[in-house]
Amino acid sequence: MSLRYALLALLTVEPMTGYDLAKRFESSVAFVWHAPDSQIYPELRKMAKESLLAAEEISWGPNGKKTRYRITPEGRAAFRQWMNTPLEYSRERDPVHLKAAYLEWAEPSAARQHMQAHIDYHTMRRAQWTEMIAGLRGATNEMLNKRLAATAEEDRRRTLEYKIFTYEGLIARAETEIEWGLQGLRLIDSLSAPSQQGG
Amino acid sequence: MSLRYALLALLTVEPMTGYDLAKRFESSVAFVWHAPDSQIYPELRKMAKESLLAAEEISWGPNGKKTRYRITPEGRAAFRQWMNTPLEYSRERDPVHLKAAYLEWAEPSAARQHMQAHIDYHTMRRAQWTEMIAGLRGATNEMLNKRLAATAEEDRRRTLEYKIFTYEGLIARAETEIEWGLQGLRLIDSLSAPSQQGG
DNA sequence: ACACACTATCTATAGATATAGTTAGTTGAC
DNA sequence: GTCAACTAACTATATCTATAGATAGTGTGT
Repeated sequence: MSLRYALLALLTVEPMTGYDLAKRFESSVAFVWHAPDSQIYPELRKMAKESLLAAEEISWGPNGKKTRYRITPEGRAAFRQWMNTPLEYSRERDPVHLKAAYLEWAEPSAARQHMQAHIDYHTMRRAQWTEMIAGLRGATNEMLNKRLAATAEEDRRRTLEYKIFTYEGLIARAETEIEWGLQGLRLIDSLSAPSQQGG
Repeated sequence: MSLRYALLALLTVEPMTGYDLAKRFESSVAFVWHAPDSQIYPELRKMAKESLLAAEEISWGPNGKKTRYRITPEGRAAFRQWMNTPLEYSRERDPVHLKAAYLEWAEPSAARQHMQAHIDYHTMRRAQWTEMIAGLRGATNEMLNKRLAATAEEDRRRTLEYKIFTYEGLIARAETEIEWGLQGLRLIDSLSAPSQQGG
């Protein structure tokens, strides 16, 4: 259900085509949301029908054309309303911890690989986000600059600070996961060492 | 795709009906997985057809009957194989951080409510898991005791330690989220305080 | 002229998930 | 005896998501 709002969020900065949005979902926003184009195009059409977006056909080369979507005042209102609505914390679906809870079923080598993969994944994420923050602080982030340019001056600081805050939260989470992974590796080693009943 | 393995994990302890499993998914395993009965029953039938489970009709009262599913050797093998297969880290879908990144769109009071709800949610989780660990250490956890009784003696320590490790990871994560939420509250306060440009 | 990478969009299908409601038997309280 | 709460299972529907592939135009290089 949040795909719609992720799209609105991006479109508050500037009008974009489905293709542009799909690309964003592979990069910048990918930190919190991902969606394939096959989900994006239909959703955009639906949102246009509900007049949250205005579609404009623009030509591209001699024969080509594309559809650019622009957020409407209704779209802005819908986004703002979503932003003012409390989130539902419902589903819990965590394959990593599901596996971790039954790690005694895995070969020690496979168990180590799980933990190492977890560490690697979150190390990679942490690096991405650290870079993102650097981009925000150094004002080299293109998307953010466009956003700030379209933001009333008195709101710019908040806009920037909340984004940094978000990335910092993600970095903190990644670090917690890395630490847990390292703990896991130590635990696996200690449990698979040949007989250490003594204590 | 992991629903199947969550079910297998539970059924390695003892045979259960769909109803039993659905109840577990509302409580004990709910920490990592949730699924409604409308998803569980069809999946059980499917797994029985693939002979990962054996279904046995048992009567209940004078006219009633129910189906109890028992994991088969093939089921155990499938579960073990899953446990030895690396996890895919793919989708990223995080409505909380999506909202956080655009918090300047929310009323300060709504922004505070988001953060407070985040803190409350993870505080509740942390309490649950702390209790779980106490149950594991004190051997008062019924499910675990059954599991340990069905586990070869040399594997018992691993079985216990991995579960504690899993809950500790979830506690650590909850604490990171709580800390982030508190930071968020402070940030909102500082940003919505009437004009503090100086510094 | 052709190959190639890229932009742009759409369709189909399968599977996962959420929400809701239906049917029917059991058990225990009043 | 009948009501309520619980146990047991199923069905329907809608939406969400993933994967794959189809179609077609653009722009660049050779």
